Amino acid sequence: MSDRSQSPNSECTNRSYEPGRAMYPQVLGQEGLGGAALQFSHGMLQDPSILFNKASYNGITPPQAFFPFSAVGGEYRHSEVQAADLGQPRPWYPFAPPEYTGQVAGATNATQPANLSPPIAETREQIKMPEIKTEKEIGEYGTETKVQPQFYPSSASTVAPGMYYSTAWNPSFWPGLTHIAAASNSAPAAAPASSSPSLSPSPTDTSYAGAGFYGGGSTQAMPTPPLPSSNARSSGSSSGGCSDSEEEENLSTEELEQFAKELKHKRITLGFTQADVGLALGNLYGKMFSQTTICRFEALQLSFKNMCKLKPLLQRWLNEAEASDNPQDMYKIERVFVDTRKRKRRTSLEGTVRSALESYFIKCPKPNTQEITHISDDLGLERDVVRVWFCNRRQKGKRLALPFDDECAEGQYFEQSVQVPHMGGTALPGQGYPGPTHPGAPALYMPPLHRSEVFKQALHPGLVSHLTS
DNA sequence: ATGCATGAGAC
DNA sequence: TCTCATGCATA
Repeated sequence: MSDRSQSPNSECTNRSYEPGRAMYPQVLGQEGLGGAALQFSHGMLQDPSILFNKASYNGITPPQAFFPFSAVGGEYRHSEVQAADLGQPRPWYPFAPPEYTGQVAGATNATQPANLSPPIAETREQIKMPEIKTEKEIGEYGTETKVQPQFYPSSASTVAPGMYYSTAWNPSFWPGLTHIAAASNSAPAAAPASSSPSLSPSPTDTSYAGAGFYGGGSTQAMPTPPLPSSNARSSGSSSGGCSDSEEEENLSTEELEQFAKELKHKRITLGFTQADVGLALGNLYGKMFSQTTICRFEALQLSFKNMCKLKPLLQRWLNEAEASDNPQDMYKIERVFVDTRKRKRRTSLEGTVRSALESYFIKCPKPNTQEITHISDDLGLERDVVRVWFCNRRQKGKRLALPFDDECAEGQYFEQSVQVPHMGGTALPGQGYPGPTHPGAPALYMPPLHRSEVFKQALHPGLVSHLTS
């Protein structure tokens, strides 16, 4: 292990990762932290206490040095098998996922288009079959060719079937949203099915029709008239964030923040779940979103740009929901496509492995191919799993490494050290956070009020209790 | 609510 | 190959 434990170090270090700055302070997210990462960080940080409150980590037992990766690898495999076995029992939903059936009060359960069942079931079956450990599945996964939804019109390419938006949600779409929406309530024009907020439940046809709807140049069919107050014009702040969206939606962070709260509050008041909202959006405006996205929106965990992009839609939905006599109707639409794409079964990384990854991440947030290979070897993980893990970790890092308010202690820290290491100037491109610009300005929108909390979360579950009352 | 995964687009 | 937006699956 000793020899192994060094490899990670050298690799990235050699690549000029300055320990002090070459790391993501916010790194130790809730996920990892077996403590190993911490331990590790000690070695890397000039003064770990700067990063986290030592006190906060009191409860964490520092493991010994680095990880016995090889061993970990062994464990990993083992646990994976177990995990797979355990996960196995989980029944596949012949139809729609639970969240779409269970969470919706009475509406959703309505039916699953019979005609869809076959394909879906089939797929599910296929996916389920390999109830073996992940690794094996991965193998299969890799081998098998992706299953294209059989029921998608071959023209699927141009058609954005339900969840399967082949066409990217064009950001530039926003500016034009209003005009596109012109169709308004007749909205899903393409889809006879979803006509307006008060759609008819007729699940079956609706659903399928809906499918067609989504499929069709849905985007074009976007209904809806501009919102009244909708575009809360940004009061001030910088904004400008919505790059492509234009000044049209010159939202300020405050506005977004407020809207997110409002949305959540009203949504709950109206009796909608996040999933409902996501479905309703698809139903009303042709662009469906998952519970995850709605959740992240409310939690302000999306990039500013993304927030700006979604806000108008949500705003409109909210307006309509409030105005509707029967708001419930708005989500009386099922998710037609359960997405038949074959998806690699989610890998469940063991705590130790995560910690190890965290450690590696601290040292080198952006490992190159070689390094990834090395890490994967060490941890006994598939290369791609490692790669993806880093991608996600970086993404998450951005989410957390946001500019904090001046008075925020953590913020100070960030300002000092969040500079993304060797990423240099390219570090955090893009999305631009409208607010005060910091080096490494986070890509994700994170209003003052929430940032600290998120930050806490990011530290470690255990820390929260310390930081939060 | 969030970890891991996918896919499009950018570099 | 990475980022980013997004979602499935799961804790």
